[in-house]
Amino acid sequence: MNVIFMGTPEFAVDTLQMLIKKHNVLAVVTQPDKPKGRGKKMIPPVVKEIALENNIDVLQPVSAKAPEFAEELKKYNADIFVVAAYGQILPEEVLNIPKYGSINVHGSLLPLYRGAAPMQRAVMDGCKVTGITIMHMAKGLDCGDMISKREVEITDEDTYGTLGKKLALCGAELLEEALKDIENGTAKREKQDDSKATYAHMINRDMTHINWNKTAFEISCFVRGLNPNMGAYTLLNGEVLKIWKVRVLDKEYSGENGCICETNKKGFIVKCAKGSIEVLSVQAKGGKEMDTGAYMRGHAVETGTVLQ
RNA sequence: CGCGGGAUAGAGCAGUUCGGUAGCUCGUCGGGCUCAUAACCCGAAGGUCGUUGGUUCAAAUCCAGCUCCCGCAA
Repeated sequence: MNVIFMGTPEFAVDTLQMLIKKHNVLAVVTQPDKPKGRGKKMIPPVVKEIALENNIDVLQPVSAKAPEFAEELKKYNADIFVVAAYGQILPEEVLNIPKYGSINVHGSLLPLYRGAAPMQRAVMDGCKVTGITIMHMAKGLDCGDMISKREVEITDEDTYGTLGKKLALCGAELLEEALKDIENGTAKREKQDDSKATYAHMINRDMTHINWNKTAFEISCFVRGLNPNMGAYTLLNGEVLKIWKVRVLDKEYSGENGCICETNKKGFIVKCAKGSIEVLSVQAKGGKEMDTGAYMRGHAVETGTVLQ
């Protein structure tokens, strides 16, 4: 089919590559280059790089609501629009341009986790399973009719990073099948049960502060859901310390939650509401991520200190 | 020119204020002790102090440029 692809981050890459291989990608729509990181270097989205490598037109509208953008898209005469983590709300007028409409690859089992951060939230909430949903796009946040779904397991080792990779691959596969079905006219169309919808709101910095009054398992999920993006943090002697990797221990200690109860060569152990957490990998201000043992060689970590 | 932190042995850090013999905690290697050990004891190797230039009798330290890394903010 002749498709226009819309997507921006890493999650969209596998889907785009599948489309390039199996279909005719007329154009790629992605977010504008943005000044990212320090300085003010303009960093293009990953998806743009791939499009350029394959000599595909790239469109980067500042606002997808601009009438000119819709006009531009019409010129391509695409059969379908495929959207995967594009990052902008598309107006209905745009969604309805192609004859098959627009479909979305979403990183959750809808109607659960509608919204911006479904994969992070699924890990942070300790879900055992999540998945991919391919859906028709309609007005409203991720509430269109569903074409297909596939479950993906979340293990206790999964991070946002590892889960995101699994889901991206799964999304590409599922989309491939969905496109076939659409072409053959055999695609299903199932309404979402809006009463069961939950929302995965965007994550900002303030929400990444670890609450040691939660259980060890909950904290582990929290840390994994924020790895490798952003990272969870705590305060050690008033300084920000990012925590990248932890292990849940059943061992119970007495004292305040957040208290460093034990130190050894590999790391230190923190008391939680239920069980305790061994901190395995940290990042101090100004530094890189390192294993906790290395960190402790150069910094004093005293037993009895309370993390906040 | 968004704000700030940083680069010193294989790792993590101190030393820079006020220039004067390169340090700490680990790791590695050798030896010892031990039923045994990631424990303990003794010893050794390992650094042109990110890079270029300047000031000086003398620079990790003071001055200027450059490169790379990181946090915040977007």
